Amino acid sequence: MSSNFQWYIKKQWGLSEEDTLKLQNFYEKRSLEKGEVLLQIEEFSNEYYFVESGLLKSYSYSSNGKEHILQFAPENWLIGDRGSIHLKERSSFYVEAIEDSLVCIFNESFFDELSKLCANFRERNEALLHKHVRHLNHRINLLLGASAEERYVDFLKLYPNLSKRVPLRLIASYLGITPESLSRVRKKIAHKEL
Amino acid sequence: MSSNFQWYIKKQWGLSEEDTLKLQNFYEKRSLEKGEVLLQIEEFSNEYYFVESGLLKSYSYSSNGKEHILQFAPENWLIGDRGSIHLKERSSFYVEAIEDSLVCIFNESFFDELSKLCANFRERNEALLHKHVRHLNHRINLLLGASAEERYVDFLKLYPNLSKRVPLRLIASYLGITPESLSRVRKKIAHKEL
DNA sequence: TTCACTTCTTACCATAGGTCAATGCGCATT
DNA sequence: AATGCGCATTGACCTATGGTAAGAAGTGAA
Repeated sequence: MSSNFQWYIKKQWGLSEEDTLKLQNFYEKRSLEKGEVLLQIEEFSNEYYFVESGLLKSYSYSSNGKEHILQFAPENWLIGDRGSIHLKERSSFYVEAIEDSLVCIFNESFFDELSKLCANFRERNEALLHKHVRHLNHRINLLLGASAEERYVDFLKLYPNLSKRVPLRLIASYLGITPESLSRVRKKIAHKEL
Repeated sequence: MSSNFQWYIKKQWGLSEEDTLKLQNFYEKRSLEKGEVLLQIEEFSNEYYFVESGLLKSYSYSSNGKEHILQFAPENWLIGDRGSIHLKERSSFYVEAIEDSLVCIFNESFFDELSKLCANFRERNEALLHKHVRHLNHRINLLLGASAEERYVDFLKLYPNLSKRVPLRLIASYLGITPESLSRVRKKIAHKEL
């Protein structure tokens, strides 16, 4: 019974089948109902979440009370507030299940163990962080200059399966526009494609 | 003759006076004229720039040809494309001097040396990255929901000395609005403060 | 089936910010 | 002093997106 998580560990960290199994004691699985909150903002967290199945979101609120989605995490995505986990700071966002989900939960001890098994752990880990920074810069660039439509198209590329799966208002909150606007954008795109 | 850079090394990395001096062979100083480009986009770079004096910007262009400023780097700031330096990828932005500047240039060998001298180098380095990620998330949140005025106020907090020093159009490009809009925002704020 | 609930769409108007053009203000060069 | 240039301001107008409200369509429960 090979889980997505085991497949991910092998692929992402280049571990052998054997080493992968050694890590089994360092994480636990948990099933979530839609709407369940895994991480509260301002909370001290030390947990990463790997999504086996289902869908999570990370989000926070701006001063005017609107929810802003930072990230979606469908199957095989990893989510968690690295700052909170490693710097012992308060979390800067919420993590919540959008669908009934199954997640693998682990903390620093998992990484400690992983770093023993993975020769170039440090490089790979840093590479992941750098990649994330690049992605954030890309998103900033879009928010600085691209229209709602362009941002939506970019969203479709990043999350190819999510457009029908996620309620429209959540996508709108990821894009920084209102649900009504997104509805209009979709209509416009649909016309173009005919 | 203690430079800003030496002060930064001591403070940021907790080195002794002696160790700080050992690093002197691992970076070089360079003076720049306003408008000089230190890093081209799509270029393979392996250099970090510490700003001794003057002011740099990092920026890129969106599909419609508009310049978007990712970051300003005044005195005592560090700038460079970590992704390009450590992952051997092409740079995702430009770095250019806005004023005549003096920078300290160094590459991975500096970090190698530093990691020998600084006991908890890895933790400190990761902490910096995490802090940067937090900052980017914060900026994304603002771009998702805050008005031009709110974003400008946030800019003033982040870069307290820059509002008079930087041409207005560059600030506008950092905020993702037109120079005309920023001019109006400023006017509005000025009225409020009377 | 009916009711309640949520999500999406549509229509109408409001507003923030963009675009364009004219003007004006330094500031450098001659 | 005079010219020219880049930049900032201002005003008139335009457009994308927001706000509000109503209705349509899906979904689940009783």
